Amino acid sequence: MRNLKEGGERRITPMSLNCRSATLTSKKILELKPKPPFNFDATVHKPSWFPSSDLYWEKGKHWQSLLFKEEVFGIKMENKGEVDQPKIRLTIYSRRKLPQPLIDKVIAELSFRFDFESDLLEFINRFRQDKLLGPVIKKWQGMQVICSGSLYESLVISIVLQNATVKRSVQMLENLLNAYGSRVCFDGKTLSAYWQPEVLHKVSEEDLRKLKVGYRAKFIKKISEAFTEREIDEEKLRSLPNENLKKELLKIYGVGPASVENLMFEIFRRYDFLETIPPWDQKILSRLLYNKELVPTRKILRDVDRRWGKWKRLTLHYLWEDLFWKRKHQSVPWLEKLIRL
DNA sequence: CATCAGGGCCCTG
DNA sequence: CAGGGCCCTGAT
Repeated sequence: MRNLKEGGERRITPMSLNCRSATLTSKKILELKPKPPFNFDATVHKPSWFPSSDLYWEKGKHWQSLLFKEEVFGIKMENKGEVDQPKIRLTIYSRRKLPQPLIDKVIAELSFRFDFESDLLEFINRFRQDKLLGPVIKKWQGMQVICSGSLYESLVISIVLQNATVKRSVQMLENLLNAYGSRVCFDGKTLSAYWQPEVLHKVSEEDLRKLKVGYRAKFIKKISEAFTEREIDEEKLRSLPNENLKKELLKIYGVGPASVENLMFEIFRRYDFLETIPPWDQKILSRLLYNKELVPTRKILRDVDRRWGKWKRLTLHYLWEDLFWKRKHQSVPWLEKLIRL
């Protein structure tokens, strides 16, 4: 469960000093048809995430930068369909005219990251009548799990989330993007884009620490090194069964049980995997599931498994995002107290 | 001012 | 396998 967003659709403006910046003038427009049901807004926008300058959302529209195959793209998606008849108008912005094979690869990658092909019918049918989950499913059915970034980028996010409050995580990530990322301009937006892992591999730990990432500098450097040396193969990891995947992820320096939990769910979509509930999540789930202040994690884990089985982790996502969508429109006092900015 | 905990993880004993 | 140390920040 990656967290928190600090109010509204406010977006962080990338600092325009000291940075490489590119205007993406070439565009390719395509139409995509995700597997129904597909809820566009609930999929592309996660109110529980903290804001970052590489993404921008407004109702029916999603923009992001995309660093893929050593090239920076601008992605725009517009909702042109309905939950039962989904249709997305995708525009790929780039510096140059793109060859068709590359376009196909970009689409395939987006299709993975936005889960366009995932089938949720079993989940929906099975829990339509569930007292707690049923109403949430009716409201949000077709909400898919996304990782808008690559595994490397998701790892960096996991690292800045560790042992920090929202505000600090935001600060660390923005500092990194400003210092080592780039800016892309397309469709009237300027967004940050990530850096190649090699870039940080070469940077000294001391320089990284200047960005106020603290002891995490070492983690970020080692992870960047691992990707530079191609020690981590995202494609290969995707095909591993849960236990092996978990073992591989834990080998990554700086990744422990809490980060594994996020990665298993958001990046690898293992909806049946749930082993750890970190303290902050515990507080929120205690309220959501029991309307109590604090329920032991062991009990939560057992109950969730009994009730929702192999769909337990996806269930939590539905309940969680539903809560944060509510928070957009009305204040949820007990939640506000838990969100420390 | 000083102290401390925090949405972990590594490393040591 | 428990617990100390680590970075920064804001709360007390």
